[in-house]
Amino acid sequence: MKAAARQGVQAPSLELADFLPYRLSVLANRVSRELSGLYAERFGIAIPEWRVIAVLGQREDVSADYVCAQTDMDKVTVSRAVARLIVKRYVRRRSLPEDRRCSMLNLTAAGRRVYGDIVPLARDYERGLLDTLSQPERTALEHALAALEARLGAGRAARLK
Amino acid sequence: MKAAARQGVQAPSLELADFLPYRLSVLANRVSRELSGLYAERFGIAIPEWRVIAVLGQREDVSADYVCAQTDMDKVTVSRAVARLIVKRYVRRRSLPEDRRCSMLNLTAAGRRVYGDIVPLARDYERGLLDTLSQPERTALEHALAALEARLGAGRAARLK
DNA sequence: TGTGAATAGTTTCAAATGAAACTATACTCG
DNA sequence: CGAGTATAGTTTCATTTGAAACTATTCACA
Repeated sequence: MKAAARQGVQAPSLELADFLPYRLSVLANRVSRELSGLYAERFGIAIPEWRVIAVLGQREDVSADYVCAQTDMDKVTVSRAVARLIVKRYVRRRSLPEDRRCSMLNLTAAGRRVYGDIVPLARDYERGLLDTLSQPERTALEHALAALEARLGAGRAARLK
Repeated sequence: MKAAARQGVQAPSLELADFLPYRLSVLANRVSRELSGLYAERFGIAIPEWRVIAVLGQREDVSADYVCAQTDMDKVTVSRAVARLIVKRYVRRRSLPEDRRCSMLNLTAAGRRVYGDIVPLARDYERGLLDTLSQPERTALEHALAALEARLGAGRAARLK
């Protein structure tokens, strides 16, 4: 407030190309599109579906809710992605006898195969991105992302253990 | 390739929370949502509309096409955002006599007022984000973003001058 | 125990999206 | 010139999205 007053009213102006929220958005969208291009048609899997698979590939017997927390997708999106994956026989659902509101989700053998196929593609793609950065740049990016995630309540800290 | 072979086949596994494309996506979505929360209801402006206003605030007499290039939105999105802004009387369109396919877009006085109101909010929000970073971290983030933008053909370089 | 709040997940519905087709205009060069 | 191509922008249509309402179940505690 004081600082703003001291330096006077500045002409309101904003260079979009330098504006962090905007840059993040453009970058993230391009990355997502490029990445999904690697698996979407080949495996008939959309982004939310891939995310569900990614979670189920890491851990067995998880709830839809856990998937939400891990992926930052809302529960409607997850519900629908899971439904599609069940139709495609990549995911199986068992409902939990001791709490019949929850279900336990798991990859089927076919789902696990898809996971196994996509993971290397995803890793390679990520490596390609990171290869454009020097090692100190990578570390710096890592720090900056972590700080922003913390500030936003995103990232691992905010999610269930 | 050789490196991969040398280190052998690794168990396919991917920690989503460490995966750059995913982190970028979550971060960018949160940032966009937070930011739009600052102006959306207050000014009745959605994200694409704000982006159009941001471009028109920087430069006068631009085409819809220029807005596309600047914002990385597709032309359908821009066309619709412009149409809504015209209804709201924030933007005026003149079609260019020497090329009647193009039109020149400009903010109205009301539009300029909205721009003037939102820019400080946006700046403050960005400052709040950047304040979570040390100065070297900021610089590093800047470099890393620029490198990734270059790699993806995003960013200023890829856009019209 | 029963009643109200919480939780897991689904459905509904209206709005946003984007690919593809379309309209209108301008350019190219045989 | 005039046929074909390119460009600016809009419309159509099928899909995706997410907020809000809903269903079903469990929990809290009077």
